[in-house]
Amino acid sequence: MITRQDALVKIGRNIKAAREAGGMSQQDLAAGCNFEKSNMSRIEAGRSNLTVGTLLKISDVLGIRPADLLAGV
Amino acid sequence: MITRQDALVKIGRNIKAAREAGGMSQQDLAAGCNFEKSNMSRIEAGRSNLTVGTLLKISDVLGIRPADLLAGV
DNA sequence: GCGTTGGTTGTCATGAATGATAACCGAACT
DNA sequence: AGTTCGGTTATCATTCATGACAACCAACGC
Repeated sequence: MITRQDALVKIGRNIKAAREAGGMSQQDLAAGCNFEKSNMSRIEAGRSNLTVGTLLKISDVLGIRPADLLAGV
Repeated sequence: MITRQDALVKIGRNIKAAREAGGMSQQDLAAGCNFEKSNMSRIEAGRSNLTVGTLLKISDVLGIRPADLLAGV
């Protein structure tokens, strides 16, 4: 059974992949979500147990479905 | 664009549907997640902006993928 | 040299999720 | 009458995500 840590790291990787596919920087993505790039860095590193609300903001700016960020989890 | 509220309500409905499909009570599901039925009631009602960690606990006990709980969101 | 860009890390305050307890409701059943 | 069951709601304390600020690093261009 997958641990929470591993799941958060995978989600972070999914975010990073989608972000780079869109040619955005962490700065850009964070700004679109209305928070700082420092927090986005932590999220992508899997060091933040983010809420569904935050997940929605991110998927919204990335233009993908929230469920896509949970791919492989 | 879907609001956070609507998304949380949908997730709550997804949890409820999967729970009832498995013949569990809120009590059962909550106990499997190591918290109280009162909290599960709030989650299913969409009145809690739950974290990914909590989402994982629930999907684990339900025996489904976390992404399934975000269906339609 | 200097400045900029993309990203990381540390720290902080505030708000909110979590976890627990209790009271309550309706329905079913004895 | 009581009591058990599934669920809701209110309230509380503790923990933690969020959001913001600053400092830092490497790589790049001027």
